[in-house]
Formats: sequence, structure tokens, C-alpha cells
Amino acid sequence: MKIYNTLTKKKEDFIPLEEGKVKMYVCGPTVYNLIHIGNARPMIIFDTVRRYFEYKGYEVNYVSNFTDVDDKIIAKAVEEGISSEEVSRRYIEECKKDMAGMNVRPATVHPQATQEIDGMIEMISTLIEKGFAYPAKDGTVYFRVKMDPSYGKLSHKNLEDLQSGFRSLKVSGEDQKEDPLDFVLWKPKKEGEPFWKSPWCDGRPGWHIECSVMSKKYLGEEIDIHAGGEDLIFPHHENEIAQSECCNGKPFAHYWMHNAFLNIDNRKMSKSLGNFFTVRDIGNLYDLQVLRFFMLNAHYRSPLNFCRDTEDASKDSMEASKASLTRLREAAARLKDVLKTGEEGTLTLEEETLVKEAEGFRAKFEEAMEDDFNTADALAAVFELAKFANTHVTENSGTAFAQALYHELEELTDVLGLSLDRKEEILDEEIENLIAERQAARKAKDFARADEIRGILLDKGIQLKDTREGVKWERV
RNA sequence: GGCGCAGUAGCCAAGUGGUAAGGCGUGGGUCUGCAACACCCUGAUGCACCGGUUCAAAUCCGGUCUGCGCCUCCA
Repeated sequence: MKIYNTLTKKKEDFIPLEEGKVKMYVCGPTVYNLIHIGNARPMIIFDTVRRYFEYKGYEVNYVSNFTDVDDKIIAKAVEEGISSEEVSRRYIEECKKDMAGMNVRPATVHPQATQEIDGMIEMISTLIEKGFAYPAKDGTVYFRVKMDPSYGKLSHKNLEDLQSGFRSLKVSGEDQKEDPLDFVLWKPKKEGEPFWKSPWCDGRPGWHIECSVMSKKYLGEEIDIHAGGEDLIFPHHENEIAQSECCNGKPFAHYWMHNAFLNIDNRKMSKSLGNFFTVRDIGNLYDLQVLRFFMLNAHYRSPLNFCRDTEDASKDSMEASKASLTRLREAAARLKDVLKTGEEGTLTLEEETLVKEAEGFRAKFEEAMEDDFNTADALAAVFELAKFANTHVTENSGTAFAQALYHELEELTDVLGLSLDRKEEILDEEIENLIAERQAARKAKDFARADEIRGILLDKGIQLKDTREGVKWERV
């Protein structure tokens, strides 16, 4: 299995620290509002990475945090006149709902920064002892960047580049820093803010230290994969490496994975451009599985363009993705129908040959996933399988054949976290009667009445399909 | 200003030296009372533009244009 490693800028073979196990950490959202569809990309991508590892038989310890202490949370709390805790608790709950809708499985552990303050104080103390950090007069603790000779190795920046970058920017009055590159590990409280006691001052942790500490606590000092959005490479992940490696004296994460950004109509998503979508916005209009499909239809390291066009549905990402996902679901539904109605028995000789051929799609799927999780190529293989099933499985097929193909399709889509099942629903008696009445009308060639009934049912959200095997329906 | 990424059909999007996956949409056909589903056929002589290297370039090199990211705790 090959993974593109931001650290080396190369695709590398994945070699786990411990045979058969994967330890991975994914930076989670700051919970000050409903998550937006940009947040959803890493959630879906790395959930899929996890699922593929598990499919390959690995035991995955997947840790993803919620950052629940932050300026934005505090601002939101002030705005609403409630506590920071109430804000973060609310949005963690909402985030979990969105994740469930997108079929993103809960992490093995979802640590929260505010629950891990002791560990942070401990790590900061160690860094001070080792000379990698220093407290300033007001109690702020800074990391001494120049003490870390490998600083910049992830973002591939050298200190001079950073310095010159700073030179053209305002150097805000941070004269208590030894060096402008030094970053905050602990900062003093301001009036009305949540705070914790520490040896340096009453205050709260800097952002970067949280992840170093939570990763260490739940996964150990050395882990396999650390992941997040590409904007986190610098400074967040660079700083995590500095903190963890200087504290622990060993390599932090072996593989660093970063997803590219999601753009909206080729522009970046921002509130000021008016192209900002929360997952909830989308979820109110579509099954969130459709959003998941959309994300997986592109490679995670490529920028992805989300198009919204309410005038022209053919240019709308959600409409296109919905139609695509429906195609896979139709294929699955067709197979399930044969499972119910087909002849039982073993595979015919011809069917055996076809099943062998169908296994080629799984091979193609795996090949794509092995190559740095190319979900777009993997999906192409799934579509080829669906077409294959649509072509070869007929009402005359046996259940063994349908079962074999259904199994293939279900297993591959499950790795991608795409659910093919429609909810089995019981129809009202009234609707059943209408369907029966329409069948009678059709038999009597009273097509006007038949079409009228079809219209009535469609208004109730029931779409009928007359197939060779009888009348089928689905909720639309 | 410094560092980096991207530009492939109407739309989304794989593909990094060997002759352009897949999906949506469009048009035609088969099936069907009609519709829906499905299946078959349909699409870029060309991969932003200009030049170069090579037997061979979407893929490598140089330049131009456009979009995006990082350089101030934003996935």
C-alpha cells in the first residue's frame, strides 16, 4: 500500500510500527459552529482510509479530537451570553449528527482539549526543562523554535524563508518573544475567559500543544499516520512535530497525510462571498450519503470543485452525485430482487465464469486504493461492476449468481462508506390498494385511470416502476 | 514579496513518457400502453496558452495567463 507522505513529498510503502495495527490521528474541528462542507472533506476521506485499512485486516486505533477551547468559542459564548462549555457541548453534539449522516464512523476516541489540560502542563514543563521552551514575564510560555534543528521539515520551509516572510508583515508587539518565530504553548487568561491553573499563570493552552498531548496519550509517542487539511501543515503540524519530537526524543508520526481544499464554483468558500455551506444545509436537501459520494469521486489531494446551480441541474454537484449514487443503488436493488425471486441452486458453468470475471473489478478497486487511496479510480471500478451486474443478471438468473455479485458490490461500497440499502418500508394499506387498482386498470387498458393513480402516488412520494417482474416502487 | 499546488469534453473528475478511466448531462436506439429503470450507440485528433527536449509529451523542461493554499491558531 502506498501513501503520499507530506514529509518526504513522495508516495511511500506503508509499513506499520506494529504488524497488523495502525495508529492514526486526525485533527478534528474547533466546535464553535455547525461544521461546513470543507470540514466534511477530511472527515470523509480519513474515515475511508480507516475503512480500507480495516478491510485489509488491520486493527485501527483512530483518534480524532474536538478543539473545545479557542477564541472563536469564547466569542460565540459571549455573543450568546452562555458559557464556552455550553457552546462546545452543543456543537460537538451537532457535529456527531452530521458525521452519522455522512456515515463517518465515530473515532476509537474523541478526546477534548479541555479534558487533557494536565497532560499539556506536563509536556510544557518537560519542554521547559529540556530548554525547548521558556516562560515570559506575563506567564506566557513560548516554544524556542531555533532550538529545534529540524524545524520546517514538514512544510519544507527554512527559517530564512519564514523570517523574510515575516519581515514584509507587521511585526506585532510581541517583544517578549526571544524570536518572532517562537509560538505559544500556554497563554494567560483574559477577563471572563475560561482558565486553568498552571505553574506559569492562570490561563489556557495554545492550539498546537493539544494535539501533541492527545496523540501521545491515546496512541503513544510514535504513531503511524497523522492527518488533516492541507492548511494545517504550517504552522499547526510543523509545531506539533517540534513539540512532540523535542519532548519525547523520538519521531512523532511516520506518515503525514493532507487533503486538499474544497472550492465552491472555483472560488474559495467564505462567508463574505456568500458561497458558504454547512453540512446541515446540504443535509436538509439531500441524503448526506450523496455528499460523501461527491467527496470520494475526486482524489483527496486534488482541489475539489463544488458547484451549486439551482438553475441548471446538470451543472450542480449534488444533483449529479445524487444521480450517480442512485445508479449504484438501483443496481443493488435489482440484485436484491433476484435474491428474493430467483431460482435457488448452485452457479451454472457460465455464471461461474462471469463471477470470475467480476472479481477483476475488485482487483481494480484494490489497486486504486493501494495507490494512495485513489477513491475516484476505485469508484470507477464499482461502476463497472454495477454495469456488469445490470447486464448479466436477469430475471432468469439464479440466486447464487445474484448473491455473488451483490456481495462484491456491497463489500466494495462498504469500504467507501456508501450505503446501498434503502430503508425497507411498509406501505399503507391505502397505497397498496391504489397500486392494486392501477394494475386492474392497466389490465383493462384503462390507461387514463392508471396514469392518474400513478400521479396520485407520486404526489405522496411513491414512484412506481413497471418491470417484467411486476410493479416496484420507491420513495423519492 | 517568499514557498507551494492546480488548469483534462456542456459539468464533475481519474490518468505523471507509449497513443485520453468513471460519473452526470445531451442526442439516437432497444425494452415499455406510456413513464421510470436497464442496456446499446453518441462525445475532447486533443488535455489553459506559447516554445523546447524525445522515436514518442496531458505527462519532462522554460515562459505566459488564470484560480487556490501557506507565510497571523482557517479542514
